[in-house]
Amino acid sequence: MTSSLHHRAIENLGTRIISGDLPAGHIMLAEKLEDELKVSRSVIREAVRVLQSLGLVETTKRVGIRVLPPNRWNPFDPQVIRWRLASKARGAQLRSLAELRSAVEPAAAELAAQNAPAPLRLELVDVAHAMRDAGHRGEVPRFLELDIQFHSLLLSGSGNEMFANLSGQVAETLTGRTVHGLMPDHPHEAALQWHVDVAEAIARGDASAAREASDKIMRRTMSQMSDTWTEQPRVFIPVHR
Amino acid sequence: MTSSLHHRAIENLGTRIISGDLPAGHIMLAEKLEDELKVSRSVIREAVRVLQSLGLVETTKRVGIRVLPPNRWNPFDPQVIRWRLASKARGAQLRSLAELRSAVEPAAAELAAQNAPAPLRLELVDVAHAMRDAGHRGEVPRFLELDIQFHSLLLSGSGNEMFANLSGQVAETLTGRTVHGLMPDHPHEAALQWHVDVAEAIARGDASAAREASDKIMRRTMSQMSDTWTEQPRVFIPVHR
DNA sequence: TGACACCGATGTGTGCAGACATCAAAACTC
DNA sequence: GAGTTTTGATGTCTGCACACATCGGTGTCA
Repeated sequence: MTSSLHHRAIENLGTRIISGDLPAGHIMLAEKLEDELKVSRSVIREAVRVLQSLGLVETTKRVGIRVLPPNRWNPFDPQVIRWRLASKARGAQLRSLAELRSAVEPAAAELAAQNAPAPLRLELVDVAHAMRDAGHRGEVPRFLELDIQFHSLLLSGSGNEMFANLSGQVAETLTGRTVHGLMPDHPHEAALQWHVDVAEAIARGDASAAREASDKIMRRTMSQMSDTWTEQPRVFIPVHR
Repeated sequence: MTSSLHHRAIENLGTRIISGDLPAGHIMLAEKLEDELKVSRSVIREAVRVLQSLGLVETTKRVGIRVLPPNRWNPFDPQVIRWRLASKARGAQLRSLAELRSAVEPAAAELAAQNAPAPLRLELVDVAHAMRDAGHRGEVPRFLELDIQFHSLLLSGSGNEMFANLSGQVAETLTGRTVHGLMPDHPHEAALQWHVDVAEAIARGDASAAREASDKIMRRTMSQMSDTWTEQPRVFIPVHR
């Protein structure tokens, strides 16, 4: 059902709004959209309703469908994130995700050490060791796969559904980093060991050691990436009062 | 337009799904819903489409509208959070938010010290001082208001739109804590000073001091609240593979 | 004469009703 | 049991009535 007319309409409009092709304040008329996308009113109306719930547009009688500015968009919605990653703001989005990740993962490691179910702890250790092996062998695709699995397990093991939900976004940042050639063929030796340290600390329930090791990974990751996106402009959203 | 039929239908169904009144796997028929809510098909369809984008339901031809399990819900959607806060899972939701906040705020403080615009830094210092005064005077409502403003400014000052977007949720946790009588009339003296420390560190651009002081606030907050929700069951979401 | 309040015309989203298309589950046939 | 048909739900389209924010014209008062 991913290519229903409804879905395609959402995709079309969402992409164009977030790319800036349809700028904030731009007003669309439902009738024009029907005409432009060659679909019926019901399809347009359902699509607009979804975009409205994402904060991308608002509707006003006698005016039309108004495109909202970026600070009204829901920055945590997976679709919005995906659209931003496909836009010129890709760099800024990746930075935001990396910052979020580096804040969350150490906390997740701490929680996982306290709460994760036993099987998950064991799997985490296995994956960490497999990562180290793959890293030594320079198996880049295999390493990426394990890396994603490791961090997904970690987030899931926290027992916080919000943390767990970030695994998809983390996978995106890891993949993006690899695809863009920011990863060396042989990952940093210390970083490999830190992953093992995180897993083993969680396995033995040592919360502060888990956080500490995770924090080291995150600080290294951030310092590695920071120079690539220093040119990305930051946006300061005024406090709602 | 918050009381449109469309909006009311979303509210009705969203509330019932998240409360567990409509359990995962439960199947609804559009026709039945029209009848039950006394609205037309278009209203139901638009509402279902929005719920679908939130991960609350999925539609299948020849079957109907199926309610999805909690691990499919988008845990970052403001509506979902609001509905969970109004449900029996309120405690678990507050804990999740508190954990997220305690992970994010120190990171936000660090970023704010590096990036926040000058006027925001000044305002942050003012608010921190006002907080200390209100705390000393035992002005609880005023203190809550300033507390919310302080943390909103902090998150906004990070220049990370995802962090900034959490201010609403943070306000919710702070308000919830006060309403439920978990706040003493006179806040802990050290905590008041830590707020001032955060603000002043940000004002002078001292990132690590800002993080450190913010981390102290978060650790104290978490340890204060931890005993109130130890009975909340944790949910471990299996890793998607 | 000019400023201002009122009020109706207009245009657009909102809601309704009914039709047909589509497609996958379920029943049926061989 | 494999292939085919039937069936029943969502998907899509269309015409209509209504609500209501905006705009512009009209009348009143200073």
